[in-house]
Amino acid sequence: MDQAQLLSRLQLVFQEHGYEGATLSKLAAHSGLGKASLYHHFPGGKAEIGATLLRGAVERLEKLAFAALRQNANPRQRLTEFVDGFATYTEDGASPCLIAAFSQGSAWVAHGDAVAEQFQSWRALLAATFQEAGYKPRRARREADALLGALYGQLLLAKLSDDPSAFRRSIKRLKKSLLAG
Amino acid sequence: MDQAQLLSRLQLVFQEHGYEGATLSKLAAHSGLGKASLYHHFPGGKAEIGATLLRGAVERLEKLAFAALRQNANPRQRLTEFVDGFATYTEDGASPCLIAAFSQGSAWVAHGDAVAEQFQSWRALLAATFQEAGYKPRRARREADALLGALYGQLLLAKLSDDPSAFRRSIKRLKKSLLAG
DNA sequence: ACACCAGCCGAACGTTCGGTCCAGTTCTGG
DNA sequence: CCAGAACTGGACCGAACGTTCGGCTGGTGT
Repeated sequence: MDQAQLLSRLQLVFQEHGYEGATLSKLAAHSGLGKASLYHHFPGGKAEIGATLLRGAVERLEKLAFAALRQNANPRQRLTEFVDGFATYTEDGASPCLIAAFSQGSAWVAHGDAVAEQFQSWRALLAATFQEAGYKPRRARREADALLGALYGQLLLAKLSDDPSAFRRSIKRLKKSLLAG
Repeated sequence: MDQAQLLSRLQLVFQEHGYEGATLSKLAAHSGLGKASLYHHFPGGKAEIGATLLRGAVERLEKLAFAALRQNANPRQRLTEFVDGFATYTEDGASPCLIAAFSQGSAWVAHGDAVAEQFQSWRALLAATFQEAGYKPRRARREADALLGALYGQLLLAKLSDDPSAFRRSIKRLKKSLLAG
């Protein structure tokens, strides 16, 4: 099995059970490897697996969603591409965000600072794009917060109300209101 | 120590560490009781503690926020009171929602169905209020999803970006846009 | 042909888990 | 004041935790 497939199987366990709930036994069983074999790939153990997956999730979210904001298409188009990228990242709301899943307990203690810094940087990038779309700085920042919050809120709500279609609907609505301005 | 204070101390542990991360040792240490004493108050052990806290959180959210929607003031005012109630429930964004914290692992397996049902009911109530405020049924449902999602999204985002003031700002903005319609 | 090594595993390690037991101490109604 | 209920701390349990170790494979370089 190649590294990418292994990581993706491990990620499923962390997404479903959270960091503390993702035990080595579950990780081993779900990846098809023995516990000791996991230590061959990740000598640092569970902590290293978690850190690797978190890094991967941040990179994927950056590449799939936020990278669209750095293009030089017109701002409104970049924003809708960003929303689409976020939907892709979450597999249309079916796959919870690993970064959010790590916002509790020891995972947050270990990575919270770095994650917060990353989100501040993303927040600034999103606000800058809104500014290019014609909003004044204050208003642009508010719109950026509102959009990012809406995405994460709908993702969580789709899970809490067990209604995956709600996420897709919200994505459609968000894109429409972005284009309308 | 009275039951209410005990529950509130126990809740802090679950909010910070999630269900799987809230070990009996931590619960005992943080409540000042021995494990045996916890079993006196909750013969069902950790599962009963979690279930009790979850029930309490749902009741609190119902009473503090959604109850406002059942009053007979004018709809827009009820909606802003609902938003204020949600802010109170989360202590201005400082206290994560226990219901959301239980959305992973075994806690979700045990309570997910009931929680999803509760959220569907809340969602309907919120949509009905938007309808009273003059929106057509489809639009009212969309506004309801958008509002609830925005609240949960901003709550999560405040944590992910380590910026509690962001939640307060978003609450202000949400209320203003609700009154404007 | 042989040495080597990445990959994998079974079996165990010490620790901590959720949970139990029991000998007390504190509270409370009669 | 006392009996009994309510409650507590601390030792303790089997199971599961994360981790380690020695050894077994099959392929690669020489």
